[in-house]
Amino acid sequence: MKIGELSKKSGCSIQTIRFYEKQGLFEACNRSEGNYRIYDASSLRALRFIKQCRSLDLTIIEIKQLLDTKNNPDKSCSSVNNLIHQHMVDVTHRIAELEELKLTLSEMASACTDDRKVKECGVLQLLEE
Amino acid sequence: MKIGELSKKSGCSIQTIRFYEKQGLFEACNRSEGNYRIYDASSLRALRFIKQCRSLDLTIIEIKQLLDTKNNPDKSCSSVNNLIHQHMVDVTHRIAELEELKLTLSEMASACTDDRKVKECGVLQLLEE
DNA sequence: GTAAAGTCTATAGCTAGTATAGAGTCAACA
DNA sequence: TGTTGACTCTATACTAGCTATAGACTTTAC
Repeated sequence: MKIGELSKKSGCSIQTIRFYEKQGLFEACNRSEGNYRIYDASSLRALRFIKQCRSLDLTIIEIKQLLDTKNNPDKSCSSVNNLIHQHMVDVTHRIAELEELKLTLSEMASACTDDRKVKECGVLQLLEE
Repeated sequence: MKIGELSKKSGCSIQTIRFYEKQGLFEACNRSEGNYRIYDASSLRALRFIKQCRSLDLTIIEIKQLLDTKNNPDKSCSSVNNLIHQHMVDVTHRIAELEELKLTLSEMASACTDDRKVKECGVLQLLEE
């Protein structure tokens, strides 16, 4: 199949597929006579793996590490588990940050619930502090 | 004062201050004979306002809008309140997304708690799906 | 034969800075 | 007066993960 079909089947845009290839995430494939990229079922599986990882917000470098690990089936998978664990820690931390931000924003919001003039705006006054 | 002093007093790096100026957030100031930027107390106030907004994760464009609004003291401040409100909605939404991600990650993590071989790794198997 | 759809490469843009190179300025000290 | 060091200047490149574009080429359908 050509890149357009792979794009539809995988849900990645054509540019994204080419981008992954350039990043070394996604193997450069065979080309047709007219220099079109030609993919098969295994390309689709590989791309879906990448997409799955991206949906977990893993970085491209992390995904590369995973792919690298996958190529050594007899090695220990502890690096994979560690990566996921560390990622969970990061996400938890980020959530805490955003919760705090949300609190600040709600305090801001309640400083000026009604419609005032700019010079009397409670929000702007808080921002000046 | 020169940019180094402003940087220390504001907590913004020198490059960031120049960056804000280039973005039109922070007024280009007077220059000394030797072409050094010269600031005063009002520059510091303005920069602190920007920093406060950035700590709320407002974008540079949003801050520009706020500054623009501030220059019209007699207009209604509803746009300010709306901006903060919308921002809170966005943050709430993002928290929900991250909570879901966290759940997925924790399911992943529990798929392979022990130290296995790569080909038996529960995490990698889930990622293949 | 030709028009439309698809693909190719290369490049620029997005956010909010950070980091660098290479040059100029300024104050203090010998 | 010379020079050293700290400071500043502009311009440029880089970060992450794409997205969008230009201009050329290939393929398909009628």
